[in-house]
Amino acid sequence: MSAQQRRKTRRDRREEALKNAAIEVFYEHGYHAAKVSQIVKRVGVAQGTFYLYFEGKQQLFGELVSDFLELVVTTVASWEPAEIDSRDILESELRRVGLLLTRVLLDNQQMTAIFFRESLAVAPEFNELVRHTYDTLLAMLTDFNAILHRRGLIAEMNFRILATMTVGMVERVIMERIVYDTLGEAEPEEIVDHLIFQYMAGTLSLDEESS
Amino acid sequence: MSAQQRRKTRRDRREEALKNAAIEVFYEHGYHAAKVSQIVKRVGVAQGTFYLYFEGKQQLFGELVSDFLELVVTTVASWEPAEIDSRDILESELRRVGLLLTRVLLDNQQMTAIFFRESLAVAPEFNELVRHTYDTLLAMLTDFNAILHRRGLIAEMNFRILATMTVGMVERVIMERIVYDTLGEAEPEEIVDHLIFQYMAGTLSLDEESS
Amino acid sequence: MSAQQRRKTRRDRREEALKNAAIEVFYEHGYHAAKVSQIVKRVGVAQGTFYLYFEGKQQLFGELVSDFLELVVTTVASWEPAEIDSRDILESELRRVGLLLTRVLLDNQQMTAIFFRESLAVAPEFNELVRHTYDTLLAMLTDFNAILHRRGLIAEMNFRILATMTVGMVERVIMERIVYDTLGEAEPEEIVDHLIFQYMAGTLSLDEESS
Amino acid sequence: MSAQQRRKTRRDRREEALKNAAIEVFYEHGYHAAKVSQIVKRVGVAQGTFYLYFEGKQQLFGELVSDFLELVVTTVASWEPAEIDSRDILESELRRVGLLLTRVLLDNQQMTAIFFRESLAVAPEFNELVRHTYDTLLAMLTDFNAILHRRGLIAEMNFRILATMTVGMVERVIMERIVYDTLGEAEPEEIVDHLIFQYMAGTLSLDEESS
DNA sequence: CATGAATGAGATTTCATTCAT
DNA sequence: GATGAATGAAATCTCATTCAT
Repeated sequence: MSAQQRRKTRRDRREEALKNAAIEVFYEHGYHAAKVSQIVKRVGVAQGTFYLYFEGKQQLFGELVSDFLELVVTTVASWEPAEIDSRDILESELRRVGLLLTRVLLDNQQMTAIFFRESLAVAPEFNELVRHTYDTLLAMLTDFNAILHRRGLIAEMNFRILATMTVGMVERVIMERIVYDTLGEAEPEEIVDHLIFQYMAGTLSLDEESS
Repeated sequence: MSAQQRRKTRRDRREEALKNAAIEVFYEHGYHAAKVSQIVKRVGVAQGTFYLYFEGKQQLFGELVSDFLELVVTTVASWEPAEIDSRDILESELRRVGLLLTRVLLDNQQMTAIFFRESLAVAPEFNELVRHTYDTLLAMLTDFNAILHRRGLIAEMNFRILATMTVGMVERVIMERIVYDTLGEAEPEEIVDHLIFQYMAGTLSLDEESS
Repeated sequence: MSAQQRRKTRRDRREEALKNAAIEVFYEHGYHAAKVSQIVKRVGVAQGTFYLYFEGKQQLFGELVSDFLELVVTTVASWEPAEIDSRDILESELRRVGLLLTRVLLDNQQMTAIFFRESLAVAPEFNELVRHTYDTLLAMLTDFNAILHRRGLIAEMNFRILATMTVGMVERVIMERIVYDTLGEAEPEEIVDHLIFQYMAGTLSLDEESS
Repeated sequence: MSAQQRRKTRRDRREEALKNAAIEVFYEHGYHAAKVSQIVKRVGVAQGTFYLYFEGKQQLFGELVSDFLELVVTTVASWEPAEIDSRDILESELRRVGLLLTRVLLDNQQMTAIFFRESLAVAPEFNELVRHTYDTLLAMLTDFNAILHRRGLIAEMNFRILATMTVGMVERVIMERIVYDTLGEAEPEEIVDHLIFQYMAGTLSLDEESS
């Protein structure tokens, strides 16, 4: 029986229930206005039970953010750069990862909102966690861009700035689409298309362009 | 005597001092950990005095965010679209506004950081203020893109998504450069160049391209 | 099979183990900071098991104090006043009991410390237990002094005050020697000698003195 | 206007009122059962006011114990050893200090009770404070005894043990008389007489005796 | 007998805000 | 206008004890 197949223990299920309730409460009221009493009431357990599973409200928040970041990083890191040897393949790989990420975030809409609204405002230690993840992500993308350049797929430029811009585009589009629903009419496919087009056009080398 | 020339009254000066102290304290500790007592101590006035100038800690925060947003919107809105009738002029106008915005934000580094970290996490009413500003800004940029398209300067696409992506690129680049200093080596000019290049390339119409 | 010879049952052994663990934990952390969880962890049994042996933390504490007091009273009460008909015999009997008590307390150093530090601070009902024992002890010593006086061995005085002073001397000397180790260099024998000398001198009748 | 004459400020008076109320509540319920809410209710101030004057319940307790110890040490240290050059003067000086201490403790009966019952059971840091005071007191008395011996007033012996025994006698007599009222009928004078007689007899040198 | 997850009462403490001076 | 002592609401968290398994 593999770890993934193993039936969840009672403990696991209760912890998960508390986390899900916490996400709802944090989403509805914001971290600071959220009360532990609201969380436990939703699950139907006593106040003290909460502290059997988490050290406190803040530690739970950290765990949620950490889970979320891991999910995002895992998703983004799922591409396969080895195979990419043409701009067409690059584009289709970007589309695959983009749609995957979109689906994951849509499945975790409330947590996505919590992350963008509050992850930097709860406690300094979580800022570091978030910063660390951004650093990792940006470094990964920077490297990726450099590799693509060496393969002659994208133009010469400051790859770190390119990575930063890319992350920014994606983030804001996600926020507007998933968190605030101000792009309500747009299908994920259309959004991903625009992101990819922007990225592809912005990285077109003149050589390629002239060909 | 014009409003600008009018000597600041003692009241004005004290309010400004309190706001500046508040920015420092919010920057250093975050909104929730910041204490009114810390703010007044820096200015050297009594606790009660604070409430002669502001309705409370939250209202002051709202005022700071509001001031900041006004500053940003004013800066971004300072372009002159009337004159833009070629991609060259578009580019130079974008460069002008980009550098202006960069300077403004560098001059208000702490407030920029506070805004990105906390503006959505303090209270629901401020979320609305921020949302409203984003909506205004995005609508403005969307319109701008539509105008440019009508003038044949940029390609056909979903201009709202384009505006959203643009805002995202700018935001994240600002955060990394100004708030977190992870692009420390890059000059503002280089950053603005990359932003403009990305935007220009991503909006190139095929017609234009072939011309 | 006598009670003493009877092999200890598993139940007896476990109860004893819990008591010993409790003494350690109370000694190290003090009654209020001591947690039942720490006690059961040392013995390696579950939290609930504790309540099969004791009614609760406080009752256990009471039992420990009670055991301790019984031990002390039994020891002190082991003299044989019937035989004492000269100050020499009195002195040697005091020496015997003094050394016996010293040995007993040295064997129960932690419990002695717990008793002096905390027995009056846990709950009113234990104060009564402790008071009762002091009353019994003081009454016993008062009677003893009265008997000795009637036998012409000690001078006329307030025998209750004499008993009280004697108990005080012994207590403080025990605390400093056994609990706080501030008389570290002094051998039990030397200490007992000083106590006896003080008592004997303080009870010398003038008649005896002149003889 | 000297410091002692200076009228108490409002702040001083309120702090004192809180301390007095705290002594009553600690006396009646014991430290752990005492609630801050009970203390403030007696003084008629809000819960928060308490924390303007003390860091918390524990720190207040420490301050009370500290005040008490200072009072006792100051009283005991008020003798004048310089003048003592005969056993008669020694005796009268001991009587003076003994009666003074008795009066001081009778004036602070509740605090005396709190001290003996609880000072070692609240927190480790207070144990150290108490120990330190005992060490100081015992060292002082040990020196005192050594001086008296050098002046030929008391016999050769272990002066530290003598000091320890003396402290013990006094303590237990105080407890029984002032805290528990088990010597109720005895006048302070009678008690002090017995203490002094015990001390004087126990320190009689043989030379003196024979003279 | 043994287990250990769950309970839940309630005290401490903080700090924005008020208001009498 | 300025002061700063006083207010007081309310949330977190602990841990002895219980009881279903």
